[in-house]
Amino acid sequence: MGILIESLCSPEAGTQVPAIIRRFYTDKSWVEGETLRQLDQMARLNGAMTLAAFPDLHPGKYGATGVALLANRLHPLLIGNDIGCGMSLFMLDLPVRKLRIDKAELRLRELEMQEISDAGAMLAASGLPHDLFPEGLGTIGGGNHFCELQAVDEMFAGSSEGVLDSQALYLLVHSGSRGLGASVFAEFLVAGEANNEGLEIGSPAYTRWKNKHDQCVKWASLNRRMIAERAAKALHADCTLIADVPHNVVRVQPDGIVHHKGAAVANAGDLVPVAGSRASLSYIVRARDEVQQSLGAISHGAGRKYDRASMQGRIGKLRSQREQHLRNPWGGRAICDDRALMVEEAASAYKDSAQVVADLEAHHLIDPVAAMRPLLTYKKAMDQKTGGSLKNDDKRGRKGHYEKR
DNA sequence: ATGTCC
Repeated sequence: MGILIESLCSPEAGTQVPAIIRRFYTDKSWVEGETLRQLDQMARLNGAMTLAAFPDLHPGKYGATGVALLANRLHPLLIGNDIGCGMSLFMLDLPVRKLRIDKAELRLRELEMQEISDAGAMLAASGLPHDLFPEGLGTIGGGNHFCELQAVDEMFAGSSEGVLDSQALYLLVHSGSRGLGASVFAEFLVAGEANNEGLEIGSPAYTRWKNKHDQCVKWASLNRRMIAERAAKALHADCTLIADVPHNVVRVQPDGIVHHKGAAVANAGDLVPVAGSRASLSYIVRARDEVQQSLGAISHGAGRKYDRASMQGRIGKLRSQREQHLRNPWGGRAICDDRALMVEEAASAYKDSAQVVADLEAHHLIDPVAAMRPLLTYKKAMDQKTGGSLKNDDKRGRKGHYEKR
């Protein structure tokens, strides 16, 4: 099977037996030493029982990312600030052959300026308070977040015919709960309720965090839909949801709490997007029954190879060199007016998404359904004159709106 | 990751 199960029990680790680590990657996926050290530390967290590590594994601020952890305590620190972050895939009622890339690029630039009809009603329809950070809806954010226009590059044999239309355009949206999740995390950090101890299941702090988490998950899912609707509107099209998969959440299970730390939630039979980078293919995969071995999780993307800071030295300083990073091998382009962000998010900062998918397949967790090529990747648009962000979000009276919830 | 630290 190739699944290496390693049970560590060092005498200095205290009374608790470290969690069993199940590794779902091969030696073809590069994992650096610092990440393995973090993984080992996570296995020694309070109440940690089982850990699943995936091929996109890379270091994070509060432990390795690309991991699912089953524990009998709740660890808000592992989920961090972007509670509910995930990937959603939408199909557009627009065929690839009708795409005019120049026109589409100009239109997609206006993505975050598109009107949102009634944010309050959308929130209420999602079972959320109508005034829960409505002005943040439809915003992508920074870091690895994006909204990407894609086309089917390849459909894999025997894979679920009729699920995807090979002639259609798609939107893959990667975003989360923005300032909402950040405010929840900050609140628990300040109160000393997010630390290495973790929270006891059923305790008051556990219940408070879990309720806010559930709101963030709903809000983030709605946000991805609003981003897709803004993009569709900019492109004069309509969109239909195909898959909505969070990778920064907890799931309460009979045997404990599964923490998805940058690991996509994958129930058997689910379609799951595995994102590439600006210049590599993304994949749509179908989770197999065997995902129960990996705690109902798989990779959510390629995963970083180089950290953000070190990327600044790896990309050429010339304008022509920089502009190469806004192009991809399929004639696609990236919209990213923020130079530092463009460098940090260059394709070369990421692992090979094809290898990530190959590793997941080698461990029988998934069947590949389709490879998707990137045509337009919206990251950030700025006003050419003022250098300001091109956002249509109302910032009036923003303070305290969602902080006390 | 962060209506991004003033």
